[in-house]
Amino acid sequence: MRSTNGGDNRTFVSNARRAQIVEAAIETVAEVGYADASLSRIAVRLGISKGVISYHFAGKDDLIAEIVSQVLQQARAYMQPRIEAQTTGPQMLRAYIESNLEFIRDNPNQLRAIVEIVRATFAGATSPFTGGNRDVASQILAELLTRFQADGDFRPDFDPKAMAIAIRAVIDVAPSRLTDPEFDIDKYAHETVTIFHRATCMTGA
Amino acid sequence: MRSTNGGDNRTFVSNARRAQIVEAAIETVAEVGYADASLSRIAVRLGISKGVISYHFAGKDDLIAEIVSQVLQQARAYMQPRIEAQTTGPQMLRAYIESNLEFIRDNPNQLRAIVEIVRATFAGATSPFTGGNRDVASQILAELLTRFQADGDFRPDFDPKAMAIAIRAVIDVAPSRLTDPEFDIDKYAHETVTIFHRATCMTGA
Amino acid sequence: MRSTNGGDNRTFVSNARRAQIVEAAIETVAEVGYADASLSRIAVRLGISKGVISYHFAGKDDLIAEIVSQVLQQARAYMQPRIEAQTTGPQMLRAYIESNLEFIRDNPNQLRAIVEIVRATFAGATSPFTGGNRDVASQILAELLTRFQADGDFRPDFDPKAMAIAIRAVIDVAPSRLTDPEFDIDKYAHETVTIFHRATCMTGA
Amino acid sequence: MRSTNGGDNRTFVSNARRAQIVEAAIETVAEVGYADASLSRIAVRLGISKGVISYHFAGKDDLIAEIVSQVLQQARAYMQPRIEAQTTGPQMLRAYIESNLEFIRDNPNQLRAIVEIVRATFAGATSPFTGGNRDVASQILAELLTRFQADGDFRPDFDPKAMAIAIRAVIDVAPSRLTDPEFDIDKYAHETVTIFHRATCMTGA
DNA sequence: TATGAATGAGGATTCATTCAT
DNA sequence: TATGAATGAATCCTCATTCAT
Repeated sequence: MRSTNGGDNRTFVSNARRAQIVEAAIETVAEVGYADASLSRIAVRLGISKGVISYHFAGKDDLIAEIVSQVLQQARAYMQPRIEAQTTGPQMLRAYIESNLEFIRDNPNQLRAIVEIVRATFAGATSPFTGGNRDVASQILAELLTRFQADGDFRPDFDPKAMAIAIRAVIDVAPSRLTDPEFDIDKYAHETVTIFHRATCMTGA
Repeated sequence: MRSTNGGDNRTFVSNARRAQIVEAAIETVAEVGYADASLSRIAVRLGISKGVISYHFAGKDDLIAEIVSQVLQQARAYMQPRIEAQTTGPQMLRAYIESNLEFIRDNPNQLRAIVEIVRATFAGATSPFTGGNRDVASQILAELLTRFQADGDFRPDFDPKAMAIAIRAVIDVAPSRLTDPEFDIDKYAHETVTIFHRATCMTGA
Repeated sequence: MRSTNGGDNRTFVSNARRAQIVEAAIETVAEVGYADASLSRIAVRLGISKGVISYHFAGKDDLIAEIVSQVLQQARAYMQPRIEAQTTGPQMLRAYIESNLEFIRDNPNQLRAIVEIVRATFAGATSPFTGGNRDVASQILAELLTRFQADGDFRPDFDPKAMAIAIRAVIDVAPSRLTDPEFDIDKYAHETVTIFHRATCMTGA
Repeated sequence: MRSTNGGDNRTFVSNARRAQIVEAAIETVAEVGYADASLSRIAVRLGISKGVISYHFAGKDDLIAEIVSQVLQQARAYMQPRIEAQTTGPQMLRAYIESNLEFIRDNPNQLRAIVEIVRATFAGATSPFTGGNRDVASQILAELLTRFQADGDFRPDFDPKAMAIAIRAVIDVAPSRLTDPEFDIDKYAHETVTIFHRATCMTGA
């Protein structure tokens, strides 16, 4: 109907506001946690009225869903090509870990927010936003591991599912560590690559 | 007035009630998540009045702190002797991982509750309850690794702090995985031991 | 600025828009009730912006008042000639009841909307829109009954005011009954005519 | 578990408060209408905090449902014996109309509130509280008319369903008329009895 | 004329906490 | 010790209205 703004019928101004709100929401969640990230708090951070958020988003759930979808999309856009450019299992695994942690390093708030949301949301039983996203992430990784293991790129004696969970755990903890000034994420990335290289590949480092 | 000391001027009955409440709180947090674990819900689970909790605990924070302290103490009581019984670095590390995951396996609610609380609480930056407890846990582990590394039990080329964070991440993710019926925590423990054995020890498995 | 006069300094287009909005408002009120008939909902039904309504009407009250006035005017236009064409009391009464219920039958939404508005509006004590309109209706009817009673067309032993209230009650309930598929308004009209014929006229049916 | 307070486990004080709140709610609804009868308004009328209502009732719906159930029960208690004491159709009908209007006369607020709630609630499509109560009322009356018509107590040439709707309409309009100081409900009752006697019985008055 | 944007008040509800009994 | 009662703040949400463009 409208312009080339992504196929939806929103105004330029509206999209800008939405982006602004999403950004403030991400920062707020990253800063004070999901539970305390009220619409009121987000509005105050922006210096706008609470109602503005309600005007641009159908509700809090809608806003949160937008955060999740947006960050996941950015993450995918960054990591996917880097991972798929690799041909061997070990290369793929290194690219996977490194691109994940690089993206976390460069987008700390986004990631902290996502982790907050996923965890807070998983808490009960079901996850309205992510559709069980963390599972999805480790499942995809498990499938990659399985494939290269079948190819003989990886040692045959590890369980891909368990390994995938472990790898994701090591990655997913990084966002919350970033607040610690002593935490060196690049060193951590290097260490993580080494750990899982040794854990999955035939010969030691 | 109730004093907030630990110096136990409490009666037997009072302590029993406190324990009962802590137990119900743990189950509630484990079940519905920290955000939805209201005092009301906890009281309903026990079939008592909401006021009872307020009577026995200075506030919600006090109750939560009690959960944390109690579970951590139980965990320590279970794991510490098993870890300290070992003499070599590799044995220690194996005992560390195994005792952690065994305790998690045998006390899923406690652990899920703790993880929930730590998450919801760490969210901001400071942790009122744990005193930065997760840090404490990985710091202690880092110190152990450092010591045995100096003894020559471990390879010299890994960073103990980063390794400790990774190990704790892999352990700490287990409680939330336990709800997945396909998740085999014993196999996961075995896999974890292998991963970090290869990562830290001179010769491969 | 829009003047609140009825003295029509409005353009053709403006009047068309107003009519369109009034129509949509009637349908909305009839469908979801007065309480849920928000300007937003009305605007959505028309596929226009909420602001348009605010532009054409001084406020929600103004729009509602317009509905009332418009429907009442249509109703008068339909019924008045039919009623005034009669010369005797019994004929008049029959025409009154029948033309009322015919108009309701042929304009169910309009009438349902009016009834909704009058109800929601009368609620307190004063009626901003109708100027006590239901009273007006039954007062007019009471005067008609009084006149023909004085002429000897009706039995002398009923109270015109009470009778008028009863007749209007039986008529006014029809709109809300129309949603019931089993409700046969023509049969109901016939029955109503009979009831009040017997109640007011000298000889039985 | 508790005492003989009706079989539920509420305190004496609690029941008193609930009654107080229900009473205030009835008055509020009767006075300002259903739409404007907010919990806040009800609380203000009682000089209590809004939260008190939430404490004693599960929600607004619960409070409203309590009003409906309570008033309907009182109404039944008053009218049922008076109606069932009659043996012939005409007597029954007179008792029905008179007891209805007497109860309305003696409990104007209750009835105005009920009428408000039923109408506001019927508005959309479904009635959460009454289970389609107005229909129920006229259905019951229609059944009574049908039975006595079959017995030959009433003339055979009227439709019981339509007649029932008309009778209920004439009764149900009374509560809202009561605010008019010129409205004489006793005279209205007498007139109504006469109208429907003539409409249903063999011989005129 | 029309629109989207923004506002602020008010609604119901949940919650931790306090207090008298 | 324990309970029920009450409070007031905070949450999300809806709405009529206003305003610049």
